[in-house]
Amino acid sequence: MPQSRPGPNLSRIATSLGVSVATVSNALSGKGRVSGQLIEKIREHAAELGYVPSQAGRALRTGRSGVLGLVLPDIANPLFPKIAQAIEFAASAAGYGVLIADSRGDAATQTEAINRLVERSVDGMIIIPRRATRISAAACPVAVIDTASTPGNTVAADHWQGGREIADHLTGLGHRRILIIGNNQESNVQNDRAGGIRSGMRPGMHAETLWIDRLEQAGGIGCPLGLAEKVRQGFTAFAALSDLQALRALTELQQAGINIPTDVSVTGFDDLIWSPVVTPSLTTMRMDMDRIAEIAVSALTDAIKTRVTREGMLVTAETGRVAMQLIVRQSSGPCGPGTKNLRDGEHVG
Amino acid sequence: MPQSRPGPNLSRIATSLGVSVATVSNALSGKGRVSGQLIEKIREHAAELGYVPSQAGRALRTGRSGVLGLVLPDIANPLFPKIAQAIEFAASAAGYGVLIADSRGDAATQTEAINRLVERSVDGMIIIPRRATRISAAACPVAVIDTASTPGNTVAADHWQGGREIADHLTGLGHRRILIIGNNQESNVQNDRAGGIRSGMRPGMHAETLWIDRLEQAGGIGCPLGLAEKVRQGFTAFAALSDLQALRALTELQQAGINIPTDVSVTGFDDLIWSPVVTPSLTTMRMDMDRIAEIAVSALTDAIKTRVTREGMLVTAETGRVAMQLIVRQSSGPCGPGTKNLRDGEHVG
DNA sequence: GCGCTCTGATTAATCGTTTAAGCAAAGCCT
DNA sequence: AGGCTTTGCTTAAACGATTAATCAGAGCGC
Repeated sequence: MPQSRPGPNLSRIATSLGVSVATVSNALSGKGRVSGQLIEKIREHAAELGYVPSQAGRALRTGRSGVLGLVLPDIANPLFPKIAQAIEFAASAAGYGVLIADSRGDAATQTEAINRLVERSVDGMIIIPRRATRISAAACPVAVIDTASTPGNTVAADHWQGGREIADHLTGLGHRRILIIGNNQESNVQNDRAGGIRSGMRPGMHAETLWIDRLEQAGGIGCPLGLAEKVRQGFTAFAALSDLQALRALTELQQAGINIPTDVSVTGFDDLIWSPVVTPSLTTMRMDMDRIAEIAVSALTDAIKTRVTREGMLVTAETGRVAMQLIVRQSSGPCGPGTKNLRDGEHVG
Repeated sequence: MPQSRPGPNLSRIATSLGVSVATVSNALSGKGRVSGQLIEKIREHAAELGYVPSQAGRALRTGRSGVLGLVLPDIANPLFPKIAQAIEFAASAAGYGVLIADSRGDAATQTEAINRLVERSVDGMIIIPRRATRISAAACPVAVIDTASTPGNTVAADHWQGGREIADHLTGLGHRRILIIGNNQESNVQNDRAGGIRSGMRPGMHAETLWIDRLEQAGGIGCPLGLAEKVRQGFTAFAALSDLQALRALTELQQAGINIPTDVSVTGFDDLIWSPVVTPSLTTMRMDMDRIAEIAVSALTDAIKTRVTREGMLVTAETGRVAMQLIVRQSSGPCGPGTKNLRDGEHVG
């Protein structure tokens, strides 16, 4: 027994008005040749019957499902709410639904997750890769959101520029010795952010990078970063490559009795949910996720419309980098005398 | 021009083996009457051709899309990554895809988001409501994940028990004056958690609740909570109803020079991503989101299979509450002499 | 008047799958 | 041997939309 959906379909509208289904279809889509008044009448009738087209029927005929896949190999990413929200909004504005797929952090199951999406015949995919995983060619157009230096990247925040602005902000406050705190050296995003920060160093300044995952391989997850020692070595600013690491630095420094921002400054990236409400609130770089999502989705829908896309084509966008915005809050301040009593004195920068 | 999908379909397999499509369909689904050896042969051939069934064709015929909708009116919820991951995992194990819908926090557009899902003919929906929004009947089975006291709730963590365990933990450590920190008084979840904590109070103990959103209506977003004053009033434990509020309390107390856990204890809920890595790491209650998702999805798929579900039926599960687990970390400790020097002395519990 | 175009509709095929119904052959019982 | 069930497969009809092809009629120029 073929289950018929509750709502009305094209043929019900057609028989009800005494016309053919083709005419109804044409009237609603505005494609064929239908007289103006008949179009009017059909649309009116369809509206009052509460007609909603069956995506299944349409998909079967056109070969398009009207659904985009969102692949997040690192779904535990705290940015996920913002990403998902932005993509869903942009996609639904373009008439698409969003199907999520997750590989639970395991890189091996990433292809499996992609396959699940292909089986559901998504029209395109947006992939936010973890680390530098090569995206194997899939059976549909693919947009990649990572960072400009990732090969095949479609659109992303300008992480390099973001790093540069953080550096300019800190140097403008008088800081000369900056500790960059990252999580993982293999992350293209974190590398670009760190590169941007280093590009802002002026002569006589010093930047050093601390990679947390290396530390944790020895000390275990959640181990101390030894930041108090770094303060004693003369570092006055701690530029984390993500707000998660900034938060970690902030609490560790506070626990060691170091005051922020009077003693040292702490900055982050991404403007995550806790950043405005911790004490002191975090100075950070915000990415315009809405705009990035919009660009990615429109690049994807363009590729879907013009069917020139060969299988597994990575789509490109005219705008590949979206500027990040500096959000100055309480955790960064002038490099003043407050730090003096904590320093050994030999590093004066 | 009807676009044919790249892969093979049933009829290609059928002609290639000289049988009918019906037989192929039956062989693959194991439904009709097909001889054992022919089943073997067909499945083998299908596998080597890399056959994947068209969801569109199947959906059209069966009236089922094989997709569940996930509605999160409060998508900014920091729990979202865990929720989405758990639901996606449970759904894909049951052979379903997950379509997300978001109402951007706006309660008015919640119905619109639900409608988008209905248009894409999802077979069922999982709704995680914000506040106490009544779920209006939709055109498919609906599972609600909130808390036991929400009418129509399908399955949820046992927030009351979680609160009770936090209370027992803190009283066991000798705390007698506990400040409960919540965000919003209208949240069923937060109310249940607070209720659980209060239920654990023994004679002579005192619990008070601080609602942040009320404070912020006057003081603005991110305003101080005045916790140092509370410490002076004799509170030795701060039990936040979410790790986000716990983090806020933790940093504010640290900034005021109050040491955790030697001076006061701080606990949270949900075991969010930062909880293990801040200093001191957060004692918190973890919910078994995987199990909750599994129960919700199986309740939903059961309702879908047995089509007795009238439109808009809220499904129920045999197990409505899933126990929470106490995670003891560094932010809670004995109510000892460390607090003495900060207290006025009149409240000794 | 004849042929031409243009308009406004219909007819029918098609996408890929599921499934009820039909049918031939074989096996079994009395 | 005749009637019965069982087995193993095929036929065909859907599901709901899109769209190429067709067709009837009107308008019009020469």
